[in-house]
Amino acid sequence: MNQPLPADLFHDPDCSDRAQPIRVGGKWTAVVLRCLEDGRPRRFSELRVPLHWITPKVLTETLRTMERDGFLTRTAYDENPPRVEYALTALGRSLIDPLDAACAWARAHVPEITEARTAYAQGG
Amino acid sequence: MNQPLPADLFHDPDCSDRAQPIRVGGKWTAVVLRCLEDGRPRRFSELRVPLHWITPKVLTETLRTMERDGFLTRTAYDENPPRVEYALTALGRSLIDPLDAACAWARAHVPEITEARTAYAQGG
DNA sequence: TAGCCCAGTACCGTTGAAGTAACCAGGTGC
DNA sequence: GCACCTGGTTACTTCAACGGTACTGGGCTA
Repeated sequence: MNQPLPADLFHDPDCSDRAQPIRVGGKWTAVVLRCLEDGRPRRFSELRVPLHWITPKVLTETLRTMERDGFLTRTAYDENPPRVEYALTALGRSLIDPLDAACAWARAHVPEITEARTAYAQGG
Repeated sequence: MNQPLPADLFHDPDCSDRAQPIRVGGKWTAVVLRCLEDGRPRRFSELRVPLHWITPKVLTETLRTMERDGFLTRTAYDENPPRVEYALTALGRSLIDPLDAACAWARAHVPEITEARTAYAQGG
């Protein structure tokens, strides 16, 4: 794990919770987008850090799905130990805008939702 | 069923498929938002039409969740036969903007995703 | 008195996403 | 000969979302 990323810098709590009404892809897709949005390719184990030590199986699934949909590229280098790098494509970068919109909405309105849930739970 | 709504007017195929990368709420939340965005309250069975005859159980679940989160109000009238009306709150209306953004993104980029999936399936 | 109307509820099953734990290969260093 | 590195895979389990069928209640109409 050379130079681990500062974990919570990329891990916007407004975008990752299943309870949020707007979701981009699977549970981890938005976080992967945030990790890669600066354009620098990152390695498998580098991605695990900001993703809170997500298990390799789940990360593999997430990355394969995003690769299949054309959101990122996977480049394997024939070295030892093996090195694989993931980077966003143009299509992947195009998701950043609606993701920002969703995050902005969440930041502005999640307190209202919390309030509404509390009132609902009390009022029956 | 007095004056059934024109079904597919509200049922934007770009926003309803589980395969779409941006999702607002559950599978049916976006469609309910579309049904109610003109501001006119609608009845339970009126909502079932544009939702492709969704079963009452699933519609109840969707509406209860949206009510709990403060996206819509439920008003029951003490009449016979019973009448219940659903209408968006201000918070619910505030979701329309990011929903439009998500739909716009989908309309612009879904063909690319389809293409990427085909290429991925063929290229291995 | 039989059935219809509306707005659900009860019960049950299926599906898919997510998570855990264990294991693997090929090469390096001790 | 053994552990360690990276980048995974495999098998198994758990959980929530989604869906179908059947049924309810209270007043109304035929």
